[in-house]
Amino acid sequence: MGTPQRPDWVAHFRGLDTIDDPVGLRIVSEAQPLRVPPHTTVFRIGDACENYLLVIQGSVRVRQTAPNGREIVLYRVGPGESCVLTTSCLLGADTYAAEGVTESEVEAIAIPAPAFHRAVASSTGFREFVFAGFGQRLSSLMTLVEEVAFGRLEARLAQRLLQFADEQGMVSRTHQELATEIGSAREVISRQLKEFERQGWVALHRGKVEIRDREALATLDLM
Amino acid sequence: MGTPQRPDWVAHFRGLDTIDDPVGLRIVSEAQPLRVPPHTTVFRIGDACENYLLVIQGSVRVRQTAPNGREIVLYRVGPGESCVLTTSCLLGADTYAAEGVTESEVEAIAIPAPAFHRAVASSTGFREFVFAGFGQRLSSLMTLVEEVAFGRLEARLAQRLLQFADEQGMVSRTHQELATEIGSAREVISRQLKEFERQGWVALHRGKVEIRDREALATLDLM
DNA sequence: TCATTTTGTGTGATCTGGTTACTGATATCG
DNA sequence: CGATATCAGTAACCAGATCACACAAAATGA
Repeated sequence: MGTPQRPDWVAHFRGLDTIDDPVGLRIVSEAQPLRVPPHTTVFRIGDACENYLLVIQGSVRVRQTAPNGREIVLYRVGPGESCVLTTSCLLGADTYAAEGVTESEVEAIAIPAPAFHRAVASSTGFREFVFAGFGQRLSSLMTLVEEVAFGRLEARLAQRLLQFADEQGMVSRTHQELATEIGSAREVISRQLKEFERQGWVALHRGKVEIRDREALATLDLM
Repeated sequence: MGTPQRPDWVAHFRGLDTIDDPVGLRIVSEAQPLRVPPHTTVFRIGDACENYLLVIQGSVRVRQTAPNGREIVLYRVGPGESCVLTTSCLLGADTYAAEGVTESEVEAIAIPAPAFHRAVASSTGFREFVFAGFGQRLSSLMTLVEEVAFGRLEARLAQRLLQFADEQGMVSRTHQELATEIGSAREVISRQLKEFERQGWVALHRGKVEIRDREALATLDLM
């Protein structure tokens, strides 16, 4: 057999691509790639989990749902990132506290729990990669708390519009989706978008928002 | 020298108290205890850090401050817990995203960065302890996002009152402090407390709230 | 193809919580 | 003792959430 080769997919993961110790290499070379169709719930509140997941292509939206049906997107797991919830789950913290849904088709790598534990134990590079992902989520969640607690709605909305716009300035989301994105209510988003339209900053279409003035939206201060 | 003894303080840390591998033992036995006076800022946004901190006695309040001065408590680090922000900081994620203030005198253990890294690398027990702390904060932050985004103020306030009450049902906090606790404004808390008083659930004093009806406060649903 | 259902949007009334702008009351300290 | 913080109360107003709709555009399917 000899020393395992470093598989192609590690190139997608900053930090993982420099692993050269034999144990780390063996584990990554054993990992299974998998594909998940869009709009699939990959984990639910209360689930346990058996794999460490690394996303290569596509993204997973992690969100929380209140009893009254309102939702908020906590974060996304995109290419080159790992799902921290899975990680935290694997590492003892009981179960998931949120749910994850694929937004597009997702191409990912699954490392089974035992291999994951061996890798964390023996490969410095792997361990650092895992920890770094953890730390980033942690601080992004802190920022989210701040935004939700103190941020102005108009600014948060403008932010998302810019974030989701394609090259032509088209945002293909419904008002409901935008509301979920920032943890607000549909009606509130509709009203705010109408206001943006009155200002001439956007044009409204069914299922789409067309950005007319990026500058104006960008200069709305968050707080 | 021989095998190092397990120092007394590890008894305070669930998970750490079972470490028996020589490397883990040596590291914990090298750790430095320290004392911090109350109301001391132990870290600020943007700080870097050189020690892994374990709290034995007392607590550290970790909070975020908005530009307009409003604040919210993200979580507390109490006896038997470690400061995840420090951890995340040590493990690559740039700098702190919040600030920490001691609430009382704090007795803690400081493990220097190099020793911390060795311990994480070689002691399974230590590593699991670190990860578990990480996971718990992560899920507590997710819960916080949900509370802030969707929770009713009266319920959140009632919750805190019960949490902070001593055996006699006395809560020694100012309205401002309670506001900071849940990320609201002082006037709003004053109003709500007055309402609780009208209901006969509390009695108001300067710097204190006296709980008169625990039951009533406890049954306010969060959502 | 035309009627029906589903999905997305618009809007007023009302409620909760946050902001501004004050007031007075109680401690604390020189 | 008076000066000065600190803490609490309150009214008017604003922002955002909720409720209860109406209505229009797509999707479905008989």
